[in-house]
Amino acid sequence: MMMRRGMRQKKKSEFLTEVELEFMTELWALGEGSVRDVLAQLAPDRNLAYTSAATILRIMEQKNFVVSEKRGKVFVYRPLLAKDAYQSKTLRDLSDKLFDGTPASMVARLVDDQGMSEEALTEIRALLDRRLKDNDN
Amino acid sequence: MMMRRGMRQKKKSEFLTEVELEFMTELWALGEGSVRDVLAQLAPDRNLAYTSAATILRIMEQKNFVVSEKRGKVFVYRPLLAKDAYQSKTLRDLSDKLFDGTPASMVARLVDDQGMSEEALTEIRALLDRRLKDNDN
DNA sequence: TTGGCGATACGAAAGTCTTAGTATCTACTT
DNA sequence: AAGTAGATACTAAGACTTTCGTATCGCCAA
Repeated sequence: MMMRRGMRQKKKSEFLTEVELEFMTELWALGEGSVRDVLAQLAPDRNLAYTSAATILRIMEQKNFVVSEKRGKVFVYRPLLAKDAYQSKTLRDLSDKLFDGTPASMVARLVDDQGMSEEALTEIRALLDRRLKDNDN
Repeated sequence: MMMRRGMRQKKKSEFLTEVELEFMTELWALGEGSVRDVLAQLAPDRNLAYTSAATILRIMEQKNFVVSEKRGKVFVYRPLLAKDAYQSKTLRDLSDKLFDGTPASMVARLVDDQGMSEEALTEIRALLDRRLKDNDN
């Protein structure tokens, strides 16, 4: 990449890669799990070697996305990154990069073509009302 | 990547990379533009070589994200991918991968997230109201 | 006609990601 | 104590991304 001038700092990769998100999703669902636990949770046609899964989790630990703890004879991995927090971060990023930094336009696009049920829409409006009321206090 | 069994098909990369999105954003804003046009549109501290920008646009054309047309002595690039469509596609993908396929939870997270202005919230509620009214008809 | 300039094409270097093979380690069984 | 099975560490190959340098092409002016 050359990086001759500027020398951007270490890139602190804040976002999960494709496979990392796949694994983290299982960990979020499980709460915690060993390599085998996570592997067993993946789609049956995923066909990923055990060593590949182990490598992925090890790398995720290096990146501080998870921690491991030796329990019995295996390592058990636990998310350090909360799903809520990651969802928020991702939405903020997407809003900035693709929706001109205005989250409202994101919601507009969502409610326009995502086929949301009337119940969902109503529920969300209730959320908004509650939120707006809180802000008044 | 090895790809020994299965030989997955060509991967038809449907999503823009980081830099491609950066460029596409400028093209969406401009409507169309030459390499120099796009380059001029980038942040002043971006410091990207002209040849780099040209390469990026050429690759984007290979991927069918843009088309070029020789106008005078330069190529003018035009988006093939509409911003609206890409926004929708991206939201659908994100919903599937990080929000359990329920777009409503996405909006919920957005609304819960601190740092949304009251104006934005109000605007979103207006959007929902309009949408709910339409559904009634 | 030729020199030079701007534009495009090509290719390479360095980084990251995904995947898996091989080596090592540990502990239990015999 | 040695062997084996399962788990983890290490290494590497191949793809893709980002960036830029060099080569080439076309054209206009001197």
